[in-house]
Parts: sequence; structure tokens; C-alpha cells
Amino acid sequence: MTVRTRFAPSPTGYMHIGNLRTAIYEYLIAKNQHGQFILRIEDTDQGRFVDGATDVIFETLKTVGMEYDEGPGKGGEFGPYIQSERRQIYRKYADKLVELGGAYYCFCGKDRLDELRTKCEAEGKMYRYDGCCKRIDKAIALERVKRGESHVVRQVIPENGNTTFEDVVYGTITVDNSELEEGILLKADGLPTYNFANVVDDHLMKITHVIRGSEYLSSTPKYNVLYNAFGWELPIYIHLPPIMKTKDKKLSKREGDASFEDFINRGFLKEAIVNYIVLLGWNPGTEQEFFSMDELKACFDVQGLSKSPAIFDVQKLRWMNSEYIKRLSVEEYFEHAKPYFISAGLETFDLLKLSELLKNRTEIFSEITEKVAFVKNLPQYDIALFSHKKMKTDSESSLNVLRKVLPALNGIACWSAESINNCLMTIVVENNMKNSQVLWPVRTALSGMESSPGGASELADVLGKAESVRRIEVAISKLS
RNA sequence: GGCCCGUUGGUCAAGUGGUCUAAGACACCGCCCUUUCACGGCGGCUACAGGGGUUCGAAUCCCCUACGGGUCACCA
Repeated sequence: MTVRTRFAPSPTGYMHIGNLRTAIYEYLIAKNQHGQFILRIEDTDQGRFVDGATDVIFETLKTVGMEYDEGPGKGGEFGPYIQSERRQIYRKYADKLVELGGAYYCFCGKDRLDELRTKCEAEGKMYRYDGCCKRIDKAIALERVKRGESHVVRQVIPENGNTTFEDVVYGTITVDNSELEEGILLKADGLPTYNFANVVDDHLMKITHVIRGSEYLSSTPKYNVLYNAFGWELPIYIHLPPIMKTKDKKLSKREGDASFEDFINRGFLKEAIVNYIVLLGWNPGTEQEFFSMDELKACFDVQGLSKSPAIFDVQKLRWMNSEYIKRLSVEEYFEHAKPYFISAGLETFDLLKLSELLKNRTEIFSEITEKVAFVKNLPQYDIALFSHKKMKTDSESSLNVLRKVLPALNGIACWSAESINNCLMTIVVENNMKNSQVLWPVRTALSGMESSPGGASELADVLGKAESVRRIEVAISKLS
């Protein structure tokens, strides 16, 4: 049996981290078995459709490197892969289901349903469709439909008994049929609800593993009733726990930071995001924690899926991102950092050198701007910075040192980190001082900051001779 | 509220009746390295939701309670 999975998002907004994780699992489960991964767009709710949302889906799948085998723009044996283009198919199967006794036409309009709802509310009961139209004679109902009377198609739920299904992560789940509603399968506009479309499409597209969020767990019995009514084979169900923002709140895109694109824009590497979220809810069973997409394809196993919700921890994502950044070459780092360097106005500096300094100190790229601002403009700083107990420095000793450093630096013919360092160390030796007594004041004078992405000679190298000398002079005059 | 699901440290998690005085990772704290900050190295802190069973033995099995989540639409 060829494994076939599908990612079936609704184009109702941007790519959410939770959706992306689901897509990744779907992709991996298929690819681990050399199966097919299908993309299907579920746009049956014309009211919620958001323009451009499908492009975001295509783009995201492409950037994380998950190519689908069948889907919009790609084609395939079981198309179309956009539900709004499958109208007639649903109509046909809905009518067929009515014939098979698994559904019935319902002519109750919104008004009557609302009435029913308020009545239930008044009686303190949960609303449930009363099955009114199920009692209409089949031939008469069909006649009314043919005359063009507005109607929906509702599912028939067996009155007694219960329905059981197997879920790979949650195990055996049994629900009493009395809990199930005779829900709408085909809406008055002729388009199916999710409840119908997913079953029809998954069957027609030969999906073997249905992978989706746990919010569908409670409606899965209804789908089984549907499969059975059609006489179709059941798929393997794999339901996934949600990703949480806090212990009791789901990650929500509205509250700011759950969209994949946002993370990319904030300077996260796509590989780090994928690596992190794949581990949110799945354990490889080994100590390995860094995975490329290819490694994931090779070792992904549903056994490692967990059933309890996981809280999204940006802190750990940042750490993982920093690890990925450390593995970048200086050139790669530079490519990612470039926009931030430019926005900091550093075009005239040696940005490769700066990249080297920054590479081990960056968690996310967007923080570069702040980290390198001092390069372009020496910040206003207080001379108290020169006093550091552990470095054994105070303003007096610093002034003293800087006065020696200034001519020495000026005398360097070939400006490089190495020559600068030699020069400074010579001063240390000549004056019988601790390294820090010379290096701390110089680094402070060059950066104007308590901490900087590099030491005295590295900073001087990046800043260049003229600017370094100028900054030492500034410090001297501040201290005098 | 009914039904379904879940609950190991602050977080992600290993663990499927004995090897658990419970792994690893992030975070945090401390030390070392060191010219700052990082990096790196070493060490530390903190957990089986509670209560009953079953068993020679329970984080692991059963029941109850608590807490949390999901679901109950002509949304998906």
C-alpha cells in the first residue's frame, strides 16, 4: 500500500505555526514510507476566504522544502484539488448517499432553525436538529428538490448503538450515537461542509492516513458513519494535540507571533523553525535534537507523537536558531545579516569581519541592528563605564592608559587585529599591568558600551585606524 | 452543561510493572576559560496533579476527584 497523506488548509489567513507543523507531519509520514503528499485547498466557506491566502500556503511549503506530489498548479490523477472546483462531485455523492439511506434532504430554513435554537435555549437544552425533514416521504422530498426548492442535505445517524474508531495517537475512542448530530453535509449554496467534503475527498483521493488537529477528534465518529454508509474503507486516523501559547490558551495568530512569515521576518532561520516545531509534540526516541528535512524524512515515526498539548517556547526557538546561526559560514551569515547592516548604515565597513564577530552572538538576525549601532555612531556614554573593579580599572588609570595607547595606535603602519593586539600587549608588558587594565579602557572607549560584540583589537580593526584614534581621543577628553 | 481527550521540573520531553533515590534539552544559578559580552567546558536547582485500589513491587494498570483542553454551526 502506498501511503498518501494530505495537507488540507483553508485559505482563511496566514500560515499558522500549528498548521505548518501539521503539514510537516503529514509530509514526513508520507515521505518516510516513500508515499505521496497531496495539497488540497478547502475553500468551501466562501465567506471566510481571504485573498492571497493560497499563495501564502504555496510559498510556505516551498520555502520549507516540502514539495507536494499532487495539488493545485501541479495536477494529479484525482483533481481538481481545490474544493470549490469540485462542486458537482459533492452534489453527486450527496444524492447517492440519500439513495443509500445515509442522508436526507432537509428544507428547514434558517428561520425555523433559529426558532428551534431559541426554543432549546429557553428550555435550557442544547440545540439539536429535531429530524423534522427526515420524516418527509423520500419521493416527495426528491420531487421538491427537483422543483428547485432551497434545501440542504443532512446526514443520517443511527438512533442506537455507538461508534468506535482507532486513532494512532489517542487509541480507541467510542462515542454514543446519541451524541452525534444529523449535521449538514451539503449547504444550501450547493457546497459541502467540511464534514462531508473531507470524507468524500479523502476517499476519492485515496488518502490512507488522515492527519489533523485534535479538534476533529469528537467529530470523527460522524465521518466513520459516513464511510460506512458509502461502504468505503476507513483511513488511518492520526490526531494531533494543539500547540499552546500558555497552559490554557492556544497559540493564536491574532495575538502577534504565530505566523511563519512573522518568524522569518523577525530573523529566524526556516530550518530552525521547522526543527523546533517538529520537536514540539514529537520525540525521535534518540538524543538527537538537530534534524535536517532529509534526516526527518528518514527517521520520522508516529510512535513518537505525543498526545498532550505543548506550549510554544520562544526562548528555546531562539536558542535553536542561534545554534543554526553558529553553523552558518561567515559568508552565509553575512547574506542573512546584510539587510540589517545596511539599515544600520554600515556599508563602508568590513562587514565580513563584523559578521565573524557577530556569528556566535546572534540569536535572531533582527537584533543585529541594535548590536552594531555603535559602529556607525559612538554612543553617548558615562565615564563611570571606565571604572571596573574586576578589571582593576578606574577613570584615572584609564586616562593614563589611553594616553599611552593613543600614540602607539597612531604608530601602527599595518592596521589589523593582530598588529593592534600586539601593540596593546606591548603596552601591558612595558607598564607591568594586567591585560584587562589596558584592554578594558580601550574597548570601552571604542564602543561606548558595557558590552560589545568583540574585544578591543577586534573592534579597532573593524572601526579602522582613523575612527579608532578619534574615539580614543574622545575618551581622553571625557576623562580629563 | 453533555460527550471526548489530556495531566512527569518554569518549558519541551524520556519513561509502556522492578535497572527510577526519574534521562536529555531550553531557561535559571554557580564555577572555569577569558580583554567586555558571547562561545565553550564543568556543576547545581526544580517534576511523576491529589486520593483510593490491584500487585511482592506502580510514574507506568483500574477507579474517583481536581485542573486543563477540545467539541456541541448551512466554520473548518
